[in-house]
Amino acid sequence: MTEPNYWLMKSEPDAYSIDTLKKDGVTLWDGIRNYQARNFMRRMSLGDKVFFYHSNCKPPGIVGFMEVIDLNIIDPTQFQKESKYYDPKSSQEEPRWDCVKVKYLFKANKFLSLTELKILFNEEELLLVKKGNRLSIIPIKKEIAKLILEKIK
DNA sequence: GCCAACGTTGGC
DNA sequence: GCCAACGTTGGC
Repeated sequence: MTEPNYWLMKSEPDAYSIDTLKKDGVTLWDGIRNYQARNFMRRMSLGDKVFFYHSNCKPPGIVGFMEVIDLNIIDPTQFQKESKYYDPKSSQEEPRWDCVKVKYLFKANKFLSLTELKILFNEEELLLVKKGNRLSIIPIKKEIAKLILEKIK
């Protein structure tokens, strides 16, 4: 049994929140339309652990913990014309977007705000989580992941 | 391939 | 609402 990798995935709570995931139990992390974020999902392994981050809300921060339970799933929303994630450049023969399935593990006992994350994160992680690009999935170093886990348990 | 214009993310 | 930091698009 190899040690899992750790990731952080952002979602706006209005779109999909930790409480919705808790209710659903599992969910497909679809709708990712950024190549770098998609490529991070392709690097995931079964059993990898993921911090659930609420973005674009007050205050932003880590609200829960999940596990990757399925890999390389074609994102169905790219073919759905009525979906806001519809991609006309994608086809059934050559789909562009895929995703992973995640399972709810637990809701953070203590909310970990972005303000607090700034103390833990290195500059690269901070840049990725904080600002300016469409990157909603980032890798988290093991040592830092363990510190975060201690704080949200 | 360059780059200006435009769109999006997301903290503040 | 503002705006920095990206990513994407399209003319050339």
